[in-house]
Amino acid sequence: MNPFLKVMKALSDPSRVKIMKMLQKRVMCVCEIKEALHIAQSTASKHLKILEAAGLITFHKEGLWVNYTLADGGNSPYAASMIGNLKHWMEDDPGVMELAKQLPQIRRGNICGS
Amino acid sequence: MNPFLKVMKALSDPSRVKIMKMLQKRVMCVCEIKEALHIAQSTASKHLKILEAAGLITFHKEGLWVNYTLADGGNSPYAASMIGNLKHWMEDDPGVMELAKQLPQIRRGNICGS
DNA sequence: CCTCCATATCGCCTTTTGGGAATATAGTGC
DNA sequence: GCACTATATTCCCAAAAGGCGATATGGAGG
Repeated sequence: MNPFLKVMKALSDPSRVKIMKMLQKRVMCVCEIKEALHIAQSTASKHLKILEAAGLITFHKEGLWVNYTLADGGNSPYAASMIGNLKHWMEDDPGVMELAKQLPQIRRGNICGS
Repeated sequence: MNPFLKVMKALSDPSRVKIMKMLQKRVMCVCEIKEALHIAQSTASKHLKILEAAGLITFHKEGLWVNYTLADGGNSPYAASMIGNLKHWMEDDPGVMELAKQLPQIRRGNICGS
């Protein structure tokens, strides 16, 4: 698919936008994201794959965990631009604000067996 | 729906992106768009409505014709930003390039009864 | 090698989306 | 009012997308 369309499609789902907004604040693993969004683990994994395919996020494996972070956008100018814009966009969205508030309580140690 | 999501969804369809790229070049009516994209008139009308609801385009009635143009983005910062970005994005897309080439031949006088 | 755990993938279901034909609407001219 | 025309809306279908449970994968530790 067209790189631009990939980025647009990736960002046209509320859960995925929320993931982007959370990753602006900090690195997260799959189980933390699933917990924050109240979605199944398979669903979270699927969303992350779509964002990654669009060049919006990257991951780094750390033992069993997979840490997801915002991408630097080096591979896609479209992704780079949107990553930058999203930094200041959607800050006043109720869902995003609520998530930002809960984010500190969500830690992998409390969710996965660790 | 969220204004940001509305813009992203509007731009995550190839036909709608092509419409945006054509409107960068000139004003177009529904029948010209339908002709350029080889889609049904109802389909063209539907796409235009989605772009308009996202704040990406506006229209101005001129008798029976409805002239669609790019919006100025004054009503949505998300739309404004994407309208600006799209000016230089997708210029190298094969489908978009092909359309740009055919655009001069597509005129309402040749399509509708006029 | 076996178990355990975090994540990825698969299969299935439901909802949404894009497409077209047919019909409704609205402006124009007689 | 009537005929004609450009566009909008409605209805229906096929494909795509999002969601979940179940299963597969792969690294860690015994």
